[in-house]
Amino acid sequence: MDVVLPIPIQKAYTYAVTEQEAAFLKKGMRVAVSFGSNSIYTAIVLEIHQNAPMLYEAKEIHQILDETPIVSEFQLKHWEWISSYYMCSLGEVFRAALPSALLLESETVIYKNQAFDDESLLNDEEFLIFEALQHQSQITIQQVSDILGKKKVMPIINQLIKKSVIYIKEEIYEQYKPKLEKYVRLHAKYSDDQSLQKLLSELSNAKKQHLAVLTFFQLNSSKKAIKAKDLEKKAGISSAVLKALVEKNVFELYQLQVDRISFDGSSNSLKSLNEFQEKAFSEIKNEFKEKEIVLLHGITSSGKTEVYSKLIDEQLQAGKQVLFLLPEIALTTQIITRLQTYFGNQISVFHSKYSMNERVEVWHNVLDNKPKAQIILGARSAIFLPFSNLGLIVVDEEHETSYKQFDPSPRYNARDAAIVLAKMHQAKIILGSATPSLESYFNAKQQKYGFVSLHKRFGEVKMPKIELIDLKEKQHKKQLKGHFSDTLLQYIQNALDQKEQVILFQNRRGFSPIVECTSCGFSPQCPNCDVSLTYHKFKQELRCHYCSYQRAMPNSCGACGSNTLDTKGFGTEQIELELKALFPDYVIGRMDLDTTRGKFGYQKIIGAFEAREIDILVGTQMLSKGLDFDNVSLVGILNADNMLNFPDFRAYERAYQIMVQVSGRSGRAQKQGNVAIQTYNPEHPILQQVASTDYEKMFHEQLQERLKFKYPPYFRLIKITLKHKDYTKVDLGINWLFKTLQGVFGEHVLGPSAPSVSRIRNQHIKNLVIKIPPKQSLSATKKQLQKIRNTFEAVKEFRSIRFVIDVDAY
DNA sequence: AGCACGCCGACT
DNA sequence: GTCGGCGTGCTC
Repeated sequence: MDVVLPIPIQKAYTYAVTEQEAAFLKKGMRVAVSFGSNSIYTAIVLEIHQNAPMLYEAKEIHQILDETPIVSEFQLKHWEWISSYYMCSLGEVFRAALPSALLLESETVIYKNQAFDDESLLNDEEFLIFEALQHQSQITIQQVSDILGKKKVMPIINQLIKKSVIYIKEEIYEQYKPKLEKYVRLHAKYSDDQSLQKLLSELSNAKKQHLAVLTFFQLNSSKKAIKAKDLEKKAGISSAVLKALVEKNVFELYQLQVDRISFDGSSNSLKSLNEFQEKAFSEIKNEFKEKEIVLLHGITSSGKTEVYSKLIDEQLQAGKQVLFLLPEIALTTQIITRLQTYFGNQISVFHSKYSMNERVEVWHNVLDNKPKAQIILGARSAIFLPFSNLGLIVVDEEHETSYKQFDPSPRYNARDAAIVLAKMHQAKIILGSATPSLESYFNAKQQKYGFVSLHKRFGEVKMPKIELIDLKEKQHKKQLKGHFSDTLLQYIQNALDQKEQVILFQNRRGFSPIVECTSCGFSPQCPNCDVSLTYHKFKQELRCHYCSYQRAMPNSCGACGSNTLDTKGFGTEQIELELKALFPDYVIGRMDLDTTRGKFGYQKIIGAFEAREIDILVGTQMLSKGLDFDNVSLVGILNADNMLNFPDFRAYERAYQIMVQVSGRSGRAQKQGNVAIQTYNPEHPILQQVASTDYEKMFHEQLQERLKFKYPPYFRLIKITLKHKDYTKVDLGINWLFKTLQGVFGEHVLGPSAPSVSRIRNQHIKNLVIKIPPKQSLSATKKQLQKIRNTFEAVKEFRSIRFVIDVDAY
């Protein structure tokens, strides 16, 4: 039998099974297998066959973990596509796809051999372990390491096994635990009225117990099972009272498995669509007749969700499953509630903030096609759920970069992987955004995708008025207070006077990104990364945003000793502080990575803002994602320029998207909102396009640039990154790689270049980019690249260099 | 990836 | 002298 293991090895491994096992096993089931000297992994069955390997003897499997497959054929095919498209092993996809609780882990546990008693055979260290086992029946390798105070313990353990002092076993932990809840029922002997009467009179002296029984009957009238907790609460008794009754055999306790995920609220019928939505809806349906993919360009608050809902409803009627993808951050907010009011408990939510156990439950519910898992609302990893019957995928905010996974491989784009998934299920897929990615819009223009636009805001809401404020001029005329122009301050004051709320956007956290000595120009750097440390005033410390290194803010310059340290640049923290001085009578909130840490940090701030406990909210990008507030009349962008100065070919596109998205937070209900953008370059084409919300113009101009400089959507990109702690090694490696790639791809290899932060966590980084022209075969290119990679890794000086391939890098 | 094995420098 | 560093090879 062949299996895939959750490790970055390309190969499948063959294990031996008995005939009965072979008859029972099916593709997609989990098995536990031992791999290497002493570890046990969860593997997925790929193929059952009779071709015993010639070169080695296949090990037997350890255990079969499932009764029926938990991974479908659809999924295995999808995994294979991801593995080959994003150039990673199937094992890496497997690891990313399965909730970690379904991947069991093993631990080596040491037991004492009872027959052994001749202590004189042991040396000091061996005796220490022997002694430890006198007190505990079992210990782990880690504990041995602690007892002996050193790391290398396997030789000693092996020695002990040889002397028959101990034996070891691999303990496997199935991590998923069903949630059980205690329920109460009356003992069978009280099933008739007579014995009941007797019981009640017997209990008349025990007031609380008497009350408990009476309350039980009250609850029992609804014929539903009664939770022990509910009974205690309703009767106002302690668990001791209940326990006494159980001991008297009046009550019995039993346990039932309950779902962690449940929604109990009433569901409402769908809102009827307005004429524009109705039109969009019928256009989408029309496009779906010929095309699998439709791009919905709908401006903020045009009511895309209602259109989606109607499409979803149709699929539900047809008995199909629906996957609704959202960028991670939007998930904590209003959209879940909104969809839940329509579809109630047919929705399951799936994302990384969910606990391991909750994720396993969603997995099983989808696998079993349960009624409560007809619609899955999830972040990018939701594409890995075991759908069997998908009818529609919605990718909301399709332009969001967070759909692209970067750090652990597989470096997949969930939007693109969803398109492939939809194709496999012959499902339809709709991509929605107010600011589509150039790629998707381009595909729509090329007729590859269907296209529908929704350009009327819901109700009578007008588009916000967007104004550019020239900071150069303001500076000149001395009309700046800190980072605020007089115009922006005036707007803020006006909004506050009207009891309206304000959002201020500053795309940088901390207080100030650079601390510099005005005498010698020295600025403190991170010891592990190639960046200046950011000053965080609140904690009086310097912090690195790449490796989280932190230290106290020094009083004097580390180079020349003078105490002329000054701060340059500004972040959210500094804005918050300035605001507090400018508007002392109002409540200022701040939302960035630093304030939203912790499980509910984000929701707390959003909640407070929604409840109007905060008047002015300062924040980073986070603010632009999927939030609706109904009392915000002003959005201020403090410095538009730092978004435009990014050395990235997508910088302008992204700046446009962020600014338009943030602007969309302004002006809900009846009133037109205002947006004020402060900049030193009011003439900049992107800012002009933001001011007039002219997506088409932005699209065409950017497209020209992309064509000219050979970038997506015309050319595909594969980015290669090398990392190593030794700079010369990376440098040598990248130069070799560059020359070799150039030999094959010629001018279409870019680099080598160091990223703007060229060292992170003591690892030096170098990049290369391969541009793939439209007519060049993608798969052939990847094959060639893979070959070169293999050659590279065969060179022993390069062996230790981390080699990262990022297909369609963002 | 993890882990064992084997070869080198820095310490009780 | 040993301990732990890291490079290398392998896992059915």
